[in-house]
Amino acid sequence: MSALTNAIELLRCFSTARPDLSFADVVAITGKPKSSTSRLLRSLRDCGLLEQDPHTRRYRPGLLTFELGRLHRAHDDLIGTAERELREVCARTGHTGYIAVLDGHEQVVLRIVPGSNPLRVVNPPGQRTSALATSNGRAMLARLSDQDIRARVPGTFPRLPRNAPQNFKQLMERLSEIRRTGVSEASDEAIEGVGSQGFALASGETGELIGIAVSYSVQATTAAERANVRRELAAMAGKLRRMTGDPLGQTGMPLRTGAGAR
Amino acid sequence: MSALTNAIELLRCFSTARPDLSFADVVAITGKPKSSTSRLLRSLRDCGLLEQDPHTRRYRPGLLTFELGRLHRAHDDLIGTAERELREVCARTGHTGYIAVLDGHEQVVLRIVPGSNPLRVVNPPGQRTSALATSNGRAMLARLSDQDIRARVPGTFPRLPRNAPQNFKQLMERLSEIRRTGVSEASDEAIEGVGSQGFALASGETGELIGIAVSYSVQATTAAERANVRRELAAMAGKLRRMTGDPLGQTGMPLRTGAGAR
DNA sequence: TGGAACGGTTCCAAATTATGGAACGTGGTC
DNA sequence: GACCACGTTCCATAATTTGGAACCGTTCCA
Repeated sequence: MSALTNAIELLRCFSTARPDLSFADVVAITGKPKSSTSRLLRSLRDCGLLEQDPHTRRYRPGLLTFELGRLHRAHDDLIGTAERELREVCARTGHTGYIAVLDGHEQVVLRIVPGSNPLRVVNPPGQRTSALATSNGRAMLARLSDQDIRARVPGTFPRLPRNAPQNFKQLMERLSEIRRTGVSEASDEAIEGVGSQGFALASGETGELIGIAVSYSVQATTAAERANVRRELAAMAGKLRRMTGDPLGQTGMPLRTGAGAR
Repeated sequence: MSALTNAIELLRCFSTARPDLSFADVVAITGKPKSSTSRLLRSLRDCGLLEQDPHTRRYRPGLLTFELGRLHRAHDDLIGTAERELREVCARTGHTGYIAVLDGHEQVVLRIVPGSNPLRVVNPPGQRTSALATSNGRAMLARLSDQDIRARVPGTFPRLPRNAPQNFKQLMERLSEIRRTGVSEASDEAIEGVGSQGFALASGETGELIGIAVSYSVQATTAAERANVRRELAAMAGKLRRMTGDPLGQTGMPLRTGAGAR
């Protein structure tokens, strides 16, 4: 295990749930020896990847991560293009839009487009959640090979909220339905009372995969409104697939556009 | 030189000017042996600190930097408080506001508050510039000890635009004027045609230091308007210093508030 | 006041890891 | 077909990391 690997393991202890950690926290989380952790934390601080509060002595991500984070895919056309389209849909429907990428069996929110409807934003950019319990997460997974999916999901299936798949078999059923219908939906899963619909978009050039979703309050939304969202998403998916050269846009596999689905 | 040091040196090659780099670029910039660079780039990619475009094979900051960057000072009260005040001033004056921190002799933009006046935003968050040529950069430096400043400025004084200090002596003159008057101003320095006024704010608890500036077009602004900005900044500085326990707010060193300065 | 637990750092020999020059692909291009 | 730019792999040497144990300073509690 290289020094870099250890450093990364340490950096990965930080999350939105725990944006700052003490030395003891890190030792407890990683289980590494105190001496190694002490040295490594200092190195990371000295090089700018971490900062240390001079008063509490707690560590947090440093200036360098901020700078680099601002650079991340700043130039990326796929995400920018998708975001523009998503903004229009969100403006029309009033709902909240998300763009995320896959990382293993999890996803990370890249962009959020707040809707005009009052729905508390609980997933700011940078938020990491299970991709198994979201509409756009599953939409992304549905575009991978079964063996790739198998490799991404941990041996012991993660514990997920009630309406989400509870085991690998249920997951695969949801994914094959997405593959069949082109529609991915989640309701009352990752977040209580929130539903969403999403799809995955792949760049024809780079193969890069992103997930786009529109989310809304389940109880404040009628079936007709949800059907409207489905139409909006189908139109957006079609347009974006043409624009980005998504292979799925060319193999003639359309999103179901009628209101008949359910 | 530790493995981590090398990794950081490599990460620091990326900037807003060069958000993605090829293997050869990195070798050219760092001057390191090809073999070491090749291995290190792959390690950084494998651990998520870098991404590699599958088509062009160029490297760019990875998902992990994005996640960590979102965490950076997410909880920070000093910056949040300052930003709220700055928003009000920018709303009143129509000018563009900046919050930055010092890193060596450079500064990094943390927040930007776009004004209503049309002035192209050239310094997005994450932008790194010389702190010697900006109003808030010099305001921060002015609060450090002379020996600390000496240690931060490189041996060979950096080449700066015409109106900026051209050598260490000129810099110290500008800084002592800031210390004396409490006013920091820049005009036609880092950016052609742009002027700014700024001040530094230190947290009484943590000692953390940030620089706050308001910038405007030099030719589109009258002397009266600039005097108004000075008043606004003085009021904001006073209020923030009281709120954050800035030592400078207690030692009775006020910002000049009258319109008489110049 | 003693002392035990907590939080964190330093030390040092052993072992793993990085290093970089050279050789080796792999396309493109003249 | 030779040449060049770009990039990777190899391998003995050199350097760094590693982690148990000792250590230092606070805090908490009896």
